Parts: sequence; structure tokens; C-alpha cells
Amino acid sequence: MKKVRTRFAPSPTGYMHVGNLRSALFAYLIARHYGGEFILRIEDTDRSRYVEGAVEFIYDIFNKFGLKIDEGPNNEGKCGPYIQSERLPLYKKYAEELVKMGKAYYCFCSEERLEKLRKEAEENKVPFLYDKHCLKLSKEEVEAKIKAGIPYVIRQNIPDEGITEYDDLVYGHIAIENRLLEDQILIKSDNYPTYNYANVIDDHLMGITHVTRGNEYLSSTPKYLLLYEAFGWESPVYIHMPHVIKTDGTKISKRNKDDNLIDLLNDGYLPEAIINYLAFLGWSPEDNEEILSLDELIKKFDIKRISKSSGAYDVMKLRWVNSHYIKKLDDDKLIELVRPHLENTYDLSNKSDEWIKDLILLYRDHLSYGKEIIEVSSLFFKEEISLDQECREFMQQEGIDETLKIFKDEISKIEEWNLENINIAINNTKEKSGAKGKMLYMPIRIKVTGQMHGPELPNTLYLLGKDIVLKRLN
RNA sequence: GGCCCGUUGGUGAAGAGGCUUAACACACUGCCCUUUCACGGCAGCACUCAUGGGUUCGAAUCCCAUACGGGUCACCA
Repeated sequence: MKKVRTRFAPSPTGYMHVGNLRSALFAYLIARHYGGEFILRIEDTDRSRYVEGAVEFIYDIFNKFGLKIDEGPNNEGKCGPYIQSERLPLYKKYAEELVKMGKAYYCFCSEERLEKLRKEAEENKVPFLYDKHCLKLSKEEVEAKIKAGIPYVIRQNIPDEGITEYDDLVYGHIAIENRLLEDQILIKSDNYPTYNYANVIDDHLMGITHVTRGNEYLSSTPKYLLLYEAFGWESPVYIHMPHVIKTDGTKISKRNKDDNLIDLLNDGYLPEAIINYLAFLGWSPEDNEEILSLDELIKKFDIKRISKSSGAYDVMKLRWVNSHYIKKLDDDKLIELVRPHLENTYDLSNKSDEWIKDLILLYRDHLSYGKEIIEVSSLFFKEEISLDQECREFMQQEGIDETLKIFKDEISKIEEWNLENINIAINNTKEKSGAKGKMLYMPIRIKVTGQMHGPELPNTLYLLGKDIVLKRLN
């Protein structure tokens, strides 16, 4: 069996969202599962889209997520260059070969003529297909027009009859009638290849065995197949993937913060967790394990288990996965992840490193992502706390005022502020007030933190400091 | 509009004719644990698999229609 090679082929926009990574990840998992190679190719045949530094950006992202690129623009293998704009002569050469074989032809039709055709098609309510007008041109006519400097494109010559079919590894058998396929443009008038064409040439030349891509190409794949056939090349295996959408059913947008990988990383989501979660969008393993490392994913990944219907990217589930990984982090790593968020939001100038460390560790089991520390720990930084409806209702219960009075008294008696003495104060309050359990802890928690939920109470009190605790008990 | 693909709960999904009175997980609700909170554990949450026909002794699973959603029909990728 040939060595499996897959590729990720983005256009250099300098941007990646969760859907893009999911696509790359599937290609990556397939390559690694079979002990194959993963290639990065930059598809910059649309010159207007190019963004400076996009290649470095992509390498950086892959690096952050622990995905190794075997061959690409920055680490070339045998199939370079890996940037399409640097492969122009190649595309031209193969296109001319196709022309010689009669599988492609020069087209000089003007934008105006095409526009007119399109309009007519629309009026007649039929799909627009180029009418092969320039196919009728004689060799001499073509040469004369080229010599005269008339701009031209090269179009694929697709047969009017017959059916082109293939077996997609995810969607199964797909058959399209050739008469429904347009004589698509291979080489644009600016001498650049179109995506559709460059793709075929590159995938073949780069030895790609498994082509992964979004299912929007399901019905245009026969055009590619016809090209492979024309050249007498063996076609790759096709793996069309379902799309990633949002939970409301709309497309993933560039603007949304929750979808952008850089934002996710900046908000304190862990790369391993994102990878783990994304692998499950449109795929599931045979067993029920949901927390899987990249190595485990590679081992378990099975093309046959990719689903056909699109999956919704749900941040809530990502958070759940991420919280698993946060719990496994050692203290130093956790602090490294969380501390910057505190620093960016709150004034820590009068807090010791020890205090900050304790605060973060106090919240370990409560955090699902790094930035969450800001809202959950706000009680430590607020001057005033206010109680919501639920808290106020709880506080109306009988005896609570008395309990708090006793507790305040006990707290003010503490000379050395430490966990042990805080616990003694709580216990003394229990003895003197007769309150216990929820009726003992909850009033204190609400009065001092303003919340009914939060981390371990004695530790919270300790970190708040005696002054603030007393102040809030007033 | 033509063609292609899809449709299991709020979400991810398992399920490839009888083992399904539809797994598992997120979210949600309740209980247990915890002298509070969280973690963790347990339970509840689709009388049904878009709808309607058909095939079959038997269908979420096969077939056909319809509806809905997505894609495609560019000198964009």
C-alpha cells in the first residue's frame, strides 16, 4: 500500500476558526493513524486575499496545538514549492498538455458575453453553463487571437454525455451526469490557476492519497475526476466532511469570539482540550471515551465513523472538556494559565505571590477556562457586594441575624489570622448560636461573598483578610 | 429553479432489520456525599427517531414521495 499522505490547504487569510482547525485535524488524524504524512499547502491563487505573515501564522497555530507539519512552505520536502503562486509554470504546462489532448481549450469570451449568457439562463430559469463557444475555434484562429493579445482563459472540455461517479468514504456513492458540469476555467486570464484546477495538479504531484475537504465539493468532484482521467493519473480517495455550524444553525463567522482559535487560546482554553473537543465534531469513537489525548485520537480515528450531517460547535461542551484538562494541570501550569487574566483585570499590587497562588488554587475545581477566574473571583476585588433575590430570601430566615452577630464577634477576637483560628471561630459560632450545617455556613457565605455558591468557605475568608470580612459583616 | 447532500432530545451523538420499552456525554432538574460551596456519585429528562406511504412476521435502521435545512451552479477558495 502507498504511504498515506493528507494535506491541509488553506488560503492565506491570517485567520483560523474552530471549523478550520477541525478540518485540518481530521486530515492530520488520518495521516497519523496510518503512519503517513501531513502536508501544508498554501492556496493563494486569489491574489486579492493574501495577508502578510499568514504562513507563519498557520505554522504558529499548528505548533501551539501540537500538530506536526511534515512538509510545507517552511520545511520543504520533495514536492515543493508548497505555495501555489510559486508553482505557476507547472499549472500552465499541464493545462497546455490538456489542450493538446483536446481535454481543454482556449476561451476568449468577454465578460460581457458571459454576462449576457448568464442573464439569459436566469430568464429561462435554467442553470447557467458555458456554451462551449470557443471550442469551435480553429487552431489558426486561436493562435491569431493569442498573438493579437486578446485575453484568454483555458477551460476544461467536459463531455456532454455520460456519468462520472465515485465512492466517497463518508457519503458513499456519488454519481453526476456530465451534461450538468460546466466547462470550468482552469487557468484564469491573469495566468493564475483556479482553485479547482490547481488542487488536482498539486494533490497529484504531492502524492496526496486521501483528499479531505468540506462537503460543498461533493458535486464538483466529478470534474476533478475527469481531469485525473485525462492525465491518466490514479485518483485519490475522497473524504468529504460535514460542516461545523453553530448551535443556532448558522455558519461559523469570522467575528465571533467563541469561534476564533486565537481568542480561545487567549481566554485560557487549553490546546489539548480544543483538539479533543473538535475531534468529536463530526466523528465519534467506537467506545464511549470522551476525554482523549491526541495520541489516543490518532489510534482510534476511523474514517468510517465520520458522520454525514453537520455538527454544531457548542462552547458549553468545550468548557466541560476543558475543565477536565484544567483539573489535571499541575499547580505551576495552572497559575501560568490563570494569573495573566487576574493581572489584566484587577489591581494586584498589594497582593503577595503566595496570595495569588492560593486564590488560583482555591478555584481549580471551579474553572472551565482561564479567563473565567475574573468573574468567579470578583468577590475578592469588589468594594461593595450586593445580594440577589435568592440570597435576600435566604437571609430573611429566623435566627440568621443572631448567628452573624456571634460570628462577627468571634472573628474580631481572632489575633492571628489563619485557617485554624477561622475554623475555631466558625465552631464557636456553631456552639453559641445553635446553628449548624447550611444554616451556619450559608449566612456567612452570603454576607461575606454575596453569593450562594463559591469555593471552600474558611479558605475564602482567609484570603479575603480579617478587615474585609469584618467590614462585610457590618 | 436544476443537480448533490443531509434530517435521532436544547446540544454532541450511538445506532448499519429483531439484543432498543433509542446507549453515552454536555446542559438542565432532583437526591446523596460534604457541618457550607464545589468536586464526585445517583436519578429524571426523545411513549420515539422530520412527515406520509411502502417492503417485511418485524424498521430509527431498506425503498418511494413530501417537507425542511445545507451545498453547488464565479476568471472565490
